[in-house]
Amino acid sequence: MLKHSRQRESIKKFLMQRCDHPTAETVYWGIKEEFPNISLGTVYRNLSLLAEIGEILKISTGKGPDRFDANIQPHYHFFCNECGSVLDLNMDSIEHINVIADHDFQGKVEGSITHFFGKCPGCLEKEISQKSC
Amino acid sequence: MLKHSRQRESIKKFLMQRCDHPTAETVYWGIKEEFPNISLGTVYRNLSLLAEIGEILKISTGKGPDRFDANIQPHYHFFCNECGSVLDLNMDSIEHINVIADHDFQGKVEGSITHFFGKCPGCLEKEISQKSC
DNA sequence: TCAATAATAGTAATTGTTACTGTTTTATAA
DNA sequence: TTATAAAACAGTAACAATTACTATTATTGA
Repeated sequence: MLKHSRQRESIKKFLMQRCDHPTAETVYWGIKEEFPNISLGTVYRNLSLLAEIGEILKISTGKGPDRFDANIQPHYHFFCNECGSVLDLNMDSIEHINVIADHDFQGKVEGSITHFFGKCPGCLEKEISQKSC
Repeated sequence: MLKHSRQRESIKKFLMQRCDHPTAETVYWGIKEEFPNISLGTVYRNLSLLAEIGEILKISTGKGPDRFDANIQPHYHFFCNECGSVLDLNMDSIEHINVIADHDFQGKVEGSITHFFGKCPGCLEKEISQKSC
């Protein structure tokens, strides 16, 4: 049975007011203002729990720590190769790729995760302004 | 300057004769027969190096250790939710999703990685035979 | 065959995360 | 309200995967 906790509430609230998909560590330091004694373990536990019950998303990056997102509306994520930032990428669903993948597959394809990468708007801008000099 | 090494050659050869996308640890134990004194660090270093120069693929799973694949032909990967196995999934390229993603994006989408998941052929088979009892 | 240097084995350190433990909060109910 | 059971906590230790360090060995090109 899930009991309310002020720490968990604060973690969720912190995450909701950010759009940069912070890591557990970042959440930890952000929460520390309100809960100076909060433990990193508590942050990890609650982020995992919130992800498990579907209130937030856990984004595995494959390189470096996991990131978290309070926006559970269907959307995609973009990873900048230059600066490492993680951005939301809103686009129409590409779930049809699951059907394509399932077509000749002996098992059952139930879902997929797609991560996009390249240059983020900021890094692209920087590149262009450098070239023009 | 890259020098030849018998250990690296053996690692590559081991990987080429497997289709289950082994982890560094698995490669380590496989190589140990030929090189009883090989170090796990050597395996990691060479797998990373081979991936860097494009001779093999490193597959980040998001959960558990990375896996490696000597098949560098374009193909996709399927992760079984039941048994955790990683299988090749051959299908037509879905690179068009990068164009879709790029369309309304301020930066530049240069690529994407898609992982499929669900039930592998073996686990699907097991499930069906259990239901019929 | 000899030097330069890349790669090695063995080990220590690092990173990101989870598990453990005794204490504190929270929810329920007397 | 108290009492109590369970959930969550802070603090810390342990863990898994990977990388870094160091003295020695292997490879290469002159």
